[in-house]
Amino acid sequence: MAEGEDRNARGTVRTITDLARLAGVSPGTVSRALAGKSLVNAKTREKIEALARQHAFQPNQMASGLRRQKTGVIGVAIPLGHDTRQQISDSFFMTLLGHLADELTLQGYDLMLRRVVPEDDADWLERFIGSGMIDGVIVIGQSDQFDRIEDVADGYNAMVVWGNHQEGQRHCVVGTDNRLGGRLAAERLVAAGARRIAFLGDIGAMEFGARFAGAQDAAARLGLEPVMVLPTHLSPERASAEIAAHLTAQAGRIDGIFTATDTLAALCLTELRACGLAVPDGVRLVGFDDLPIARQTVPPLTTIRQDIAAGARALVDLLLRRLAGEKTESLILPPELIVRETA
Amino acid sequence: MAEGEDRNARGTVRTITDLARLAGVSPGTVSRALAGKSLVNAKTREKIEALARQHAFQPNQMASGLRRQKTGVIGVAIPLGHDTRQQISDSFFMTLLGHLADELTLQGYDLMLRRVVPEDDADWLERFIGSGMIDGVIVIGQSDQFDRIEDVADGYNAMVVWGNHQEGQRHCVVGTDNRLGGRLAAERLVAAGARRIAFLGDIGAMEFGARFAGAQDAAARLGLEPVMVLPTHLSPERASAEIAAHLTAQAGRIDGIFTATDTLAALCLTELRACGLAVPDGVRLVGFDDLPIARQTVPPLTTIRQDIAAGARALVDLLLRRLAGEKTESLILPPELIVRETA
DNA sequence: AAGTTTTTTGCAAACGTTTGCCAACAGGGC
DNA sequence: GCCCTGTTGGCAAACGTTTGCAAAAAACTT
Repeated sequence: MAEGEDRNARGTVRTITDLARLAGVSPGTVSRALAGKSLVNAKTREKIEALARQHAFQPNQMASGLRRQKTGVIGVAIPLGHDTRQQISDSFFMTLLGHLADELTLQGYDLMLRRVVPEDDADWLERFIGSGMIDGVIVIGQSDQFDRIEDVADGYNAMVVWGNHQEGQRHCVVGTDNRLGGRLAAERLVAAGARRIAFLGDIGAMEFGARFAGAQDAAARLGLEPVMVLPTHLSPERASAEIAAHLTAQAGRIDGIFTATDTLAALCLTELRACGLAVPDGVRLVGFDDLPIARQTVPPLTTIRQDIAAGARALVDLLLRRLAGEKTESLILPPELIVRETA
Repeated sequence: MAEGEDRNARGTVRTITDLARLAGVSPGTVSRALAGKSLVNAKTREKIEALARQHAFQPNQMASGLRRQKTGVIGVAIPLGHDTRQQISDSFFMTLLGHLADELTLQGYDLMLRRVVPEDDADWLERFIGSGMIDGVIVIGQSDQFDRIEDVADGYNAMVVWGNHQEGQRHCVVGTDNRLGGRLAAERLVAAGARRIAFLGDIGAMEFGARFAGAQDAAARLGLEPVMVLPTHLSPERASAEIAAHLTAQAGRIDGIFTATDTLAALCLTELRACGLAVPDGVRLVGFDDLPIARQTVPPLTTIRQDIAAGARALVDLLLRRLAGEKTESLILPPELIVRETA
């Protein structure tokens, strides 16, 4: 009996107008009631809310978005740079994405994900922003798109970027102090006995460049010879071979390696073993990121930790601030040296 | 000079009506021209297209979506089951997500990501579907939500799920044949010399349960004693301790371990080493997934490969078919044994 | 009981597209 | 020049909300 009215509940009442008819009021009133505005009588509100619950009614977000000129959706763009394919399955970005999803949900926003290949699609960022589907955008990684991002930032406020900070840049960025991280890494290598240090990674990518620069700083300050760069791609398929080649080419000429990421460090560890080089006694090794894998290598990896969760929180926080009209400064997070057994 | 008209290009022409005014035609015509309909004169079309390009015009997707009653967005939901927190940073899901993003983009769809905690939010699926923001939904992992998904599937067609297939189920699923995978794993363990096998993982999760069942099948068929279950959570923090406890508790009573995922296998390997157990001579080990990490453990991990890319393609393909009105069957992909050095 | 204030509601116009329908127009054939 | 056929293009009504404005209803004042 009480269930009687439920008979045709699901689906039959889709629009706010349907609900209004049912409640015997006008659509406007329903809208106000559901939005929790104060200008509607307590009783009418209750009645409407009850009906809404009963019929599992949900206002259409598209219509609402159109009318209010805001969508409740934040875009997350992952530009895939040089290393096109592989970069996204990169654990670091993925973990960051996970935290972003959490944080955005917490704040009542939805997340729209877009992977972009800048070379195929020059104005990916404008397109994303101009789609009208998102209220703001978080860009994960500057890749090689620094200039484009700068350009867009001049005319568009609702954007925050994860990446490296550069003196005087115009876009709002959140990121680890990569240079400091690099310094810490190199210093640790030296403290563990290394004298001739190499950096493994592609210093063309901004973050990595900064990490390298930091290591270079440390080497200079400690009076060591300059850090050697061993260019290496991120994708596992290519990386292994490249690392192996580097190791044989430099055999005996290096006793400390700082890799751009933990993923590379893990691969490097495998190759070092293959070459018969002992870690840390023959060669010291320091990674970057402190991904879960760092704890699982043998021996466990000494690395520089980035606080990914804090980064995600900051990204979202700053973006929301910007949506509220505030002008926000960039935020640089401190890296932390995690000493395990490879250095 | 040629750039003269560009002066106030950016932003000033936002709506299709602006563009219409500029082109000296009606909004309807612009819409038709941009949509590539045949009912507009070639010259007018060109003029309109030129103007659109020049002003970097983009039609508002919200408005378009509202009018056409389709959004061009596919929702991807990741239910976080028992192991609430950790599951998403799980590499497997993340990798799948990456491939989904690629595939959807390729097909001209956008991706809306939502992580849901079913226990906090009973009707997460209805809510997602009813939001009006998505044309269809892909659910990654059934978690413990099998029944809810079944319910929804009865009334909603545009849904495809990654997960395990069960006799007679009503929702369309894509997934690996976990049971077969489990069988292959156990058979390999035996071939490598194991006689007393344990399964490491939480058999409450459907996929894992099926993997275990497959191993059990094999054990029975080969006349071994039943496979022992060592319940273990997925999150690294808890898992390590649990595994260590299991190993000491079962010391000497098992000589082969099949883990629910490669991630667990990697942790297990570490703990085995800590216990002084040799792999594969003392204990054989087989993982599941063939994640990148499987190649990087020492020794490299023998495992069961799931073809994640193929899975993603299938998910998208089936969903699009369903959007087109077709009724599609579930798809079960074959797992593949990858022999490395742990068994 | 009439006047004044305060709540509560309905009306209708947005938001920016798309699309069915009809009018205008051009091109042919007579 | 007239009628017919076939292309183009404009008009206006949707899509489902939200919200300013004003009317109606209720609650107080005298």
